Amino acid sequence: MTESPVHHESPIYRRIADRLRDQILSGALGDGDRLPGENALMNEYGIARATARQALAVLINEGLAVPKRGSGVYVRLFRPIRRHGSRRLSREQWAQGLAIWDSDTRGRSYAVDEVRIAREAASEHVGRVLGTEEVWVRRRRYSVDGRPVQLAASFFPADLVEGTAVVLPDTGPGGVYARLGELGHAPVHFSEEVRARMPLPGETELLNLPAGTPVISVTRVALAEGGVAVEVNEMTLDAASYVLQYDFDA
Amino acid sequence: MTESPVHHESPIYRRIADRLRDQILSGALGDGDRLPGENALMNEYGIARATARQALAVLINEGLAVPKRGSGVYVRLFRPIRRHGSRRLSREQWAQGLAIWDSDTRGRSYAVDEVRIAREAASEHVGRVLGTEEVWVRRRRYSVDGRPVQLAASFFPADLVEGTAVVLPDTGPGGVYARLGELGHAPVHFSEEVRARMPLPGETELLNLPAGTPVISVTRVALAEGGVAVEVNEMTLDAASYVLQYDFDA
DNA sequence: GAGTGGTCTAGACCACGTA
DNA sequence: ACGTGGTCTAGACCACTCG
Repeated sequence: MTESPVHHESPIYRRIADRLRDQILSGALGDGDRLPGENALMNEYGIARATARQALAVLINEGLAVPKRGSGVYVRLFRPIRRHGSRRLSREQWAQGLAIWDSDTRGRSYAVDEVRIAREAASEHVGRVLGTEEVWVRRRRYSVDGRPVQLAASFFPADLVEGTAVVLPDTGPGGVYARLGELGHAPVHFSEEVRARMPLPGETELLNLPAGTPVISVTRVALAEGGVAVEVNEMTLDAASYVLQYDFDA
Repeated sequence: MTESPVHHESPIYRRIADRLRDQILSGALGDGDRLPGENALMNEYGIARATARQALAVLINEGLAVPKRGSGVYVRLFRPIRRHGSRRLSREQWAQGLAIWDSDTRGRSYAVDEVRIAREAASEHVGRVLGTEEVWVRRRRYSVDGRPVQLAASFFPADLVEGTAVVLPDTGPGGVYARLGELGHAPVHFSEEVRARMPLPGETELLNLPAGTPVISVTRVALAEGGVAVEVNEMTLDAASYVLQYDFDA
């Protein structure tokens, strides 16, 4: 009774997914092309609806396809923004009154909304880095070409920025870094931590993410002269919309 | 006696997923704890098996839980490696005979396997950057504490490294960068591009990735004096195992 | 052996987009 | 109006893990 060498073929849904994936990666199906739908797969392979759905779900969860209600399943488009990690934060940028965002988008239209500014108790992590218990927070969402691509929350020590333009909706030319400079706390060094993970439901909603799209989480700490942390910025990026670039010397 | 579903609210499977997610994020269910299984959810909520599966699939695809055949569904563990983008590639590192990997793992055991070295025709992208049509490639896989965490492929201009230790399995103290230095092409500048996406099936297999785990794709170009590209390194990291850190001045 | 997740069938009704 | 994907039921058999 031992035995039965159980040879394992791939399940049907996986073989169908493999075949469709090949067509996408080989370019036989291009950006935005329509995939065979549930009904088409049922007929073509003689399978149940749930099995056809399962095959499509594989590609959707891989981020290769996006379903459109009442219409079909389509090959996903990919058009990333290049975000320069160091050049964009050079002193010349904000010293000349440019928004950081300007160096990323190269003329593509962008917008900021969902701006919320508040004084809050610092989270454990932020409080430890900034060495304070009360912070001012600037939360906002960035969109490019009408599509939301990034959520950001900047934290400042409350005592440092209280009553300044840093806590106003419009921070003026050069943004908060220029204002911090005027306060004698110009950032001179930055440290960024980059992670990637699947989005939480709130992020999925605010960034309008289809299934199969990870987010890139960037946590930046801005340090003034003497190594004093003056800002923590927690950013959540649509991974399908970004390429991060970092340059450094050996 | 079935109740008609109310469609102004979230679907059942999503509400169940939300509840379980809350328990995970609030810490009520900790790392490695067992979630209620399919049968438990069927009984508890009076739903069909497929619906219970759907609820669990949400959490699995979010990377919050991992299914174990014949056993159950468990809260996922998270234990990242910190990878320093600039410090680790400083000249002192490889000039002192240290492997780059040493600066990442802080004493945790690591291993390299699946090493394959070959002379190949360059891909379109790599060929353009290196300005050559033939390349030597070093492919390998890194594991930490017995778990695979990274795939890497380093490309070098074939003419530059032909017959040198760069194309040998053991590249000697300080690794390929030290060897390139001896050839008069020491890297002086690095440029890294960071992306995140869902893994392809081959990557899922080699990195042993559970569903819901993105990969971080890092493409590094090493430039010698005069801006000549001497290496392109394409890395694929298990996103659940890494935190990338980049430091730079304003 | 009992329980678990993995795959699959054959139906059903719904909300939605497009024509 | 029709076809699409979204949700759900009620079964079934399998391979696997664990006590």
